[in-house]
Amino acid sequence: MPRRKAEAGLEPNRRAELLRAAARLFVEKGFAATTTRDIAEAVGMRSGSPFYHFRSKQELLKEAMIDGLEAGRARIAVAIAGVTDPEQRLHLLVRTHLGTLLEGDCNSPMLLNETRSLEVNERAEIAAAFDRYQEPWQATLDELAASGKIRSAAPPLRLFLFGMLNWSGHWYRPDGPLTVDQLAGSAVAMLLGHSAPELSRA
Amino acid sequence: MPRRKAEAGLEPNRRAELLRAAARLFVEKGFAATTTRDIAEAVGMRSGSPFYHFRSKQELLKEAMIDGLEAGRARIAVAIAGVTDPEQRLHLLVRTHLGTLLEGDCNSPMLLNETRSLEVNERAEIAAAFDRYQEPWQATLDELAASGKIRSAAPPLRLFLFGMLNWSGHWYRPDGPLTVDQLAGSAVAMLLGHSAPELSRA
DNA sequence: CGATAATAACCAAGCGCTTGCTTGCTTAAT
DNA sequence: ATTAAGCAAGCAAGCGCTTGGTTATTATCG
Repeated sequence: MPRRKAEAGLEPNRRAELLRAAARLFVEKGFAATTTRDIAEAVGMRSGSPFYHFRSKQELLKEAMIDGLEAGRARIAVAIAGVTDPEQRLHLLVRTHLGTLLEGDCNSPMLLNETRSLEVNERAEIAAAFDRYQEPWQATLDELAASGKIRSAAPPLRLFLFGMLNWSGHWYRPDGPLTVDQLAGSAVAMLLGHSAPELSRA
Repeated sequence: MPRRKAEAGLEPNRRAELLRAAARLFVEKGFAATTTRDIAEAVGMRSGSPFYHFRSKQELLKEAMIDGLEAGRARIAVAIAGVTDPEQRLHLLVRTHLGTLLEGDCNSPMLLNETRSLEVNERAEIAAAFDRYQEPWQATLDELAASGKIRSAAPPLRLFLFGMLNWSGHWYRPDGPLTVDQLAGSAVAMLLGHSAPELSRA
């Protein structure tokens, strides 16, 4: 172990740096259009050096996806901890999800687009991570349906919800007319069928 | 002109064949992951021959996108022609859109993901085509808002709608438990806030 | 009408470059 | 002395695209 805590911990974990850079580039340009040289350069390495940390470019993608999903799941778990009202919990889920998607420098859920670039057995791993991510969502939707706040929590609903949220990564601009809070508000309003509080004074 | 109508018009337009094959492959594997050799092979040509019809791989993408959007717009125009009730028109818009997306062999709106693979000036062209495509949608949403069927037709709504519809190309399987009609039904129901007619007996 | 010129639509071959990845070596911390 | 972490250099394969020729169809003209 050469530098577990060098002098002023400047690079305690280059592996994580690689993952963050890779995730950002994969989202920006797509997996196939991103070269391993791009990734290396983004963290100040030479072209072959990332392969000391990762066996292949695909492994870089897989790890970035799993890390991103797991980080998002953790953020969500913290956000909804102790919140019993399903309506409020839905709002927090949406708001936190849009936060990871649009505010962080590593918008992980967008990487789900690139699942097709993985081998079949690798897909199973990220499918499992995605299932864990979806768990609190479906639970909340079920509660909302049980209490009559929405008509049904049947299959297409959750997928529609993720669709509209994830697609926003394609068009949302932070310097545009909408804040992330407003976005979350209208998304929830669309689902629950009442007017969006954040948008009512626009 | 060598074969304007050979014997039994077997290949009246190889250019269109190339476009269809390219569109399908671009959607399946992504633009960057699709090689011009793949496209050539898909129509039974040698690797260099597509460049007789198209100047570059990017031009192939641009033309495929515009063609797809224009075809979708035409399908929609036919579907909603003469329909005055905005509620019914929305349903037809959604149903037709999902049709081009999930049923046709050339699911054109999915290509919008690949806009980033184009040069800036090329993007303007497809942005114009996409605007034409969106026109009847926004008009219908405005009508629905004016008659109080939905709370607001403000900016995020149309984008959310396209998001949830387009994302369905990622998960929908024709052999799954849902028909396209059911999908369209629940999408419309989600927007209008009443129960989905196609799903009420599931 | 038949010979010839012109052209559309390709093929065969390959060029220059980029790609993911490997290999052997160096450096520095343990 | 061992080992984690990285560099320098490069290999083989694949990439988009070009070039020069080939074939079959069509237009032109005496």
